[in-house]
Amino acid sequence: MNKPGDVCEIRSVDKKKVRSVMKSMLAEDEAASLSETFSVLADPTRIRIIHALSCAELCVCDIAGILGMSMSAISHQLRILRNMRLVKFRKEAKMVYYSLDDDHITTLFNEGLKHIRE
Amino acid sequence: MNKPGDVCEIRSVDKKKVRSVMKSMLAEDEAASLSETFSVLADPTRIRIIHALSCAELCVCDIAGILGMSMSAISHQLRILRNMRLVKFRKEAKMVYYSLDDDHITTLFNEGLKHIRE
DNA sequence: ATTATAATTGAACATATGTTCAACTATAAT
DNA sequence: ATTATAGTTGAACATATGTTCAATTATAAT
Repeated sequence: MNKPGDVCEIRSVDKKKVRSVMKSMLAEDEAASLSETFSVLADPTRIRIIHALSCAELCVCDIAGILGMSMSAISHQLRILRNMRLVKFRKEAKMVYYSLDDDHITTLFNEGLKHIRE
Repeated sequence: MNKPGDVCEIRSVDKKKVRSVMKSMLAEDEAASLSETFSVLADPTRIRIIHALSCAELCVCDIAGILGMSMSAISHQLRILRNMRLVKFRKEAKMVYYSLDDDHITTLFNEGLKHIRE
């Protein structure tokens, strides 16, 4: 936390402004869950998995093939996406087929894509 | 990369599907810059800084006060936001005033907020 | 000139994160 | 029953990331 000399003394040139900002400030837990949401999209492998699944339902093996990565690495990432409820899956024989399960994230994804493409 | 035993042999139950996904697949560098964009928003401190700046232009000292963190920690994060062109600043006497400088990120931010609030 | 203060910076440190490796489970085929 | 294979998992490892601490810069006041 702060030590005395660490914080400027002039503090809030415009106290009214600072007070108003503090009043409408995001709650700690809201900031945490918001950043957590963005964290899911903050990895290139997960981005590529999500993009692949936005094209088609796929088994782990095929995702690994498409991305040129090991099945283990993909499976670990799918677990994260599963925990965050971004993907759903169905089992068929030995295979597990994954597909997207969250429209909001897809919206965020496309919004981000728009951002970097212009 | 892959080792022989690491990749399933059945590979692409539906080869046509796999081929079509691979064709429309995100380029590596696009996936990288997309995940990098989301990475900026993947930290609670930066989220709170951005939110504070969406309310008002603020000096480093006041941001630190509002978030209850050291000026050094805030300054380090502001450097990241500066490098990603998300914030701009102006100097006035000893103070440096920061404000938001990227509408796209604000859109992403609000889209994310909408997502966690419902 | 000296002192005080807002802000930045680099190094150190602890923690988080992603991939690999090896072991394991579950299903299917022989 | 045995063997093969799709998928999962935990441990190990390397790398990335965020905060602290101490030192430094730049501006203002005395």
